[in-house]
Parts: sequence; structure tokens; C-alpha cells
Amino acid sequence: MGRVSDAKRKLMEAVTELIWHGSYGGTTIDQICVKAGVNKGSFYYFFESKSDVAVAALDATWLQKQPELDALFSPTVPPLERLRNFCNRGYEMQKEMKCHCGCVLGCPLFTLGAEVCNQEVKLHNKIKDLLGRYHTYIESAIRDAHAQGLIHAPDAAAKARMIFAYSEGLMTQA
Amino acid sequence: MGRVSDAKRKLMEAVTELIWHGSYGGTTIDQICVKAGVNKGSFYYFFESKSDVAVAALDATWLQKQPELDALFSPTVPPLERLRNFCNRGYEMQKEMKCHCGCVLGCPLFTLGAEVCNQEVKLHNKIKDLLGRYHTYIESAIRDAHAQGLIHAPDAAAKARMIFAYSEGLMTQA
DNA sequence: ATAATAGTTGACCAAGTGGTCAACTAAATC
DNA sequence: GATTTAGTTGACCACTTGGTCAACTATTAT
Repeated sequence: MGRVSDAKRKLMEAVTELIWHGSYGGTTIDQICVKAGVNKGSFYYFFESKSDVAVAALDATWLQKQPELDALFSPTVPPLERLRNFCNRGYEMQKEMKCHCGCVLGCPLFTLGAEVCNQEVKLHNKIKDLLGRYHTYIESAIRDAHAQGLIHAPDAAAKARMIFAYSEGLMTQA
Repeated sequence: MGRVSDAKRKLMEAVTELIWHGSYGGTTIDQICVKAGVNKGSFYYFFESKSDVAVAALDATWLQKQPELDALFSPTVPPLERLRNFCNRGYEMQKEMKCHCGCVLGCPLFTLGAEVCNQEVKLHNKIKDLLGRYHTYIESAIRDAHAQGLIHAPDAAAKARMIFAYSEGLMTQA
């Protein structure tokens, strides 16, 4: 009962895009509202702060991506192929982005995490949480690869950290 | 002739620290002035914008660090030792930072570069320039190591990119 | 139809923002 | 000591910011 609306969704999409193309700190609530085509009153009806909407948007994005990741890292796929597919997917996404908006943007989570590292505890924790999930995918693929004797990596966690650091570093640099 | 002052220096130090502890986008000119203990009028006497003072501050910081880097990467030091010393120095600096302000902050250049990637062309170019200089140090050490048969790295530039991506990725993640 | 409920609106506020300026002050030069 | 010049001040402006609110509107269950 009551009215229905997609304002909440539009706000989350707007904040995602704004942070992505600009930065978290440089994005204002007004900008988010304008971009979403929603009044400020409605913003505060759904959220209570910028970090609040950012956290919600990250959650929503994750829910959207999870099935794709589950497929990529399905245990039915050979472990090394999982990793290769994952890298390819990342590469394709960046390439698409470059065509789409003229510049490589790197990993949004990572970039945002770097910016927001100190203040904004809640948001920071959410980012850590999500990055940790990516990590888990990679780690499990490495563990499987090791168990099947495809690579030598007794400490899968460490290896995963390495790969992750490397790929994130590469992506951000571009 | 005329009055002398260290306001310019104080402003550059303030912006450095604010960006470092917070973020570029989230730092205001007012904050910079307050932190530096300088009036806004003086700010606009020396600089014309936030990005302007940020560029100047990066330049100043680089000038301060260059001698140290030159010493670290002196050709009189064996090439692999140069790299090891460089890593140690980075590690020590982060450790010191952690004691000093309770949290690892990563490479300021890299973090800032990730945030400011899209808008702010001048600042972005300056960051690219400075990151490139670090890159040059590493690349030369690798080339020397290869020439001396210490490692196999025919493409020193690529190897340098790898090391750089890895270390930056690690630092930012923490 | 009507009442309950979910969502919308836009005016409004105090505080903060980037930016300007004419008047002022301290040092260096002659 | 007068002049020049580099630097300082703080009031001031228009605009934007985060945030609130009572009145309004569309939907749905009864």
C-alpha cells in the first residue's frame, strides 16, 4: 500500500556514477539528487547521509555482480582457467570503459577505498568487506590449483594477496 | 625589498597534510588556510586555486625527496641492493606513519592520482610526471641488474611496471 | 468511497564555500 | 626618513552546501 517509486534505485545509480567519474569527497548530495532527478527531501527520506547512500549502492552493485562471479569461479571450471577468465573479464571491462568515457578508470572499489581510508568508518568497512570477497574467490582458485599440482603455492592466502595487489596496482596506474 | 613571509610554505605544508589525512576533493580552501594559520586573502595572493597549491606542494615535496632517492639509487650501490633499500625505506616510512597516526596510509601520490584521475588535468599530469620519475629509478636499477647478469629481465620497463604495480597495490590495500 | 500508508515536493534555514578588494604593514633600498 | 614593494588583513559578496519540514499526492486495502 502507498505509493511506489524507483527514486531509491535512481539515487544509488547516480551516486555510483558520480563517484566513479569524479570522487567521493568531491561529490555533493545536491549533485546526486540532480543527477537522479529527485528532490533533496526524497533523498533524506531514503538515506541519511552521503556515506549511507554510498554503502547501499555498493551493496546493490555487489548483489548484481555476484552471480557473474559465481559463474566465473565455478568449481566446475579448472582453477587456472578461472583466474584467466577473471583477468580477461577485468580487461574487457576496462576496455569498454575506455571507449565509453575516454579514460581508464581502474577498480572503483579500490580507488574509493584509497580515498576514504581514514574518515567514514562505515563506508570503509563495507569496502574492506567487498574487497575481501573478491579475495576469497581468488584464494579458493589458488588453493584448488595447488591441490591439483598445477602450481606451487602452499600459502594460498599470501599468493592471493600478491595477485590482488598486482592487478589492482596495474589497474589504478592506468 | 618588501616584506618576507613563510605563508606560502605553510600553505603548501597544510595542503599536503590535509590531502594526506583526508582527501583532495574533501579538502576546502578554508581548511587549508585555517590549518596554515593564514588568511584567505593571502592564499589567493600566492595561489589561484586548490589544484594550484596542490601542484606546488607536490613539486616542493619532490625536491625535498630527490636527494634521498639519488643516494638510494646511486650507481655505486649494487643494483639489487638499491631495490632492496628502496623497499625497506618504503616499509619504514609506512611503519612510522602507522605509529604516528594510527593507520597505514599508502603512497600519497598514488592515492591522490587515483582520486583525481578524471578532472583536474594539471594536477593529474603532475602526478603522472612524478610517478614516472620513481619509475625511472627502478627501471635503471633493473637494467643494471640485468646487464650484470644478476637477474633475467630483457624488458626492464615492463619489469619495472610490474614491481611498481605490485608495491603500490600492496601499499594502498593496507 | 475512504482511510491508511508510502512517497514527493519545494520552500526554507544556517553554515560553509570560493573568490574579491581596498586599506594596511613591515622590510629593503636609496 | 621617504619611497617602493612584498605581503597581510578581514570584511564582504553571491552561491552552494547539508539538512528540515509541513503540506501534498498517488497507491492500495478495506
